[in-house]
Amino acid sequence: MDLNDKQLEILTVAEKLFAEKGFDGTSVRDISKIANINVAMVSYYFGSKEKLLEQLILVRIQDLKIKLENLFEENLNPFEKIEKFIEFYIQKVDSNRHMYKIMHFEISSQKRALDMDGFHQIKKSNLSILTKIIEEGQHQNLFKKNINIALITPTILGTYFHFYTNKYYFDSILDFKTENEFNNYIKSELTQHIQLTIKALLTYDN
Amino acid sequence: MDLNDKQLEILTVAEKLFAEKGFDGTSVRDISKIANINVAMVSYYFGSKEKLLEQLILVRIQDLKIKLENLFEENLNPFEKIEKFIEFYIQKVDSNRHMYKIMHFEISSQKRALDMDGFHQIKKSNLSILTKIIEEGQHQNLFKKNINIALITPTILGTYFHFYTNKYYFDSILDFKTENEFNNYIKSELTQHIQLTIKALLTYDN
DNA sequence: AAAATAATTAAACAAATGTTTAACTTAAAC
DNA sequence: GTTTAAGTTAAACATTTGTTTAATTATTTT
Repeated sequence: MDLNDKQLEILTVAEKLFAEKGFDGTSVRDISKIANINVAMVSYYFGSKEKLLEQLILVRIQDLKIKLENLFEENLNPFEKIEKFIEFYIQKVDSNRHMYKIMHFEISSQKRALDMDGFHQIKKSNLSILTKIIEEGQHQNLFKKNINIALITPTILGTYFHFYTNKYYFDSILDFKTENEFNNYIKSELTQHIQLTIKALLTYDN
Repeated sequence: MDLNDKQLEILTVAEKLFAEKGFDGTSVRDISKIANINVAMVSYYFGSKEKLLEQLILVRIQDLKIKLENLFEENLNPFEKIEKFIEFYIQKVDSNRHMYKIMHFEISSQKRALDMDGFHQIKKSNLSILTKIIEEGQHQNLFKKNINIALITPTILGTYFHFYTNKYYFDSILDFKTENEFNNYIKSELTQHIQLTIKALLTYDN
């Protein structure tokens, strides 16, 4: 899997279009036009449109393998670890918006049978890191005992995705005027909101 | 807008397929085959495939207009109101899974220019009800003061959607064996998790 | 019962789709 | 400098797509 510049360019263009219009909503000609290549090049380099998608997933999966492990080693208290975990997680997902958008559509779609093992593995790996942090906090009596750890990630990522997916709605109610305002809001307020939410949940006694 | 049984049947079949394979991933012939009608009937009744989608959204929007207003009137304390709000909200969204799936794809897609005003209006209406409940809780000094209310909904719906979207992942890590186990988990554990999360967030002092 | 409207059909249509071909150009290897 | 391989192209290919047509059947209205 060593791709040349032109192949990477095609992947990048395809990624953007797939995220914006969906895989089925994007034609090979759409891709070739924007990437400034001949239609045949997609077949030539990747075999088919579907194999292009598979290759794209394979390549991007590498980027997603966040090194969160070392976070656990650092000399931070459980609250700080949770904060950093969320900050890094959101940042990583946010900088891979397009890929996550595609994956989440494809993962819930019954059209194509794609290999999502890599994606699931990453999720499981991140879940086990989160589990360690939370258990540490529980041993120190900082977090409450009965926590459904499996549902923490849906709240972290779900909140982010729902915000990102409904961009136009939030543009309107939060009065964003530029792309940058929206992006900055994710980096600051939204990330803080999620950190606060999870910290609250981990300590809340009902 | 008074549709006969056959038209409603077409809409239902289309809704399921659009949710499963996406609008562009579903052909008019796919729909007609499953609905047991001639291909021409879609054009005959709806004009075009795209108008079929518009009609579908228009019709389903009606269902989504939840009457949550009366909830505010009921003689419940703010905590109970929040709990009920979330329970009803999730229940409503869950029973309209297909439509929400379609809407959330289309709303973030740059393919079709659909009128999402109805959808946005519903969200705004629900947001104002939630705002009232929270403000009531704040006046009674039950909830903390600085709450970013606009981000509560992303956490409620986002958590739900992320769980639903990643069904197969959660089937595997939570060991669901039947469709029913998954659905029951949403109704009980997931709903509770969301209720707990929001209550925690509303009371957490950082 | 006749006339008029609505529903349904198979076939045809043009346009768009993913993919392949065969010719040509550029770059690399010898 | 010739040969070989890789890259690039326009055109053609077979399917699939959404939609329309024109004929037929079913239903409703008069």
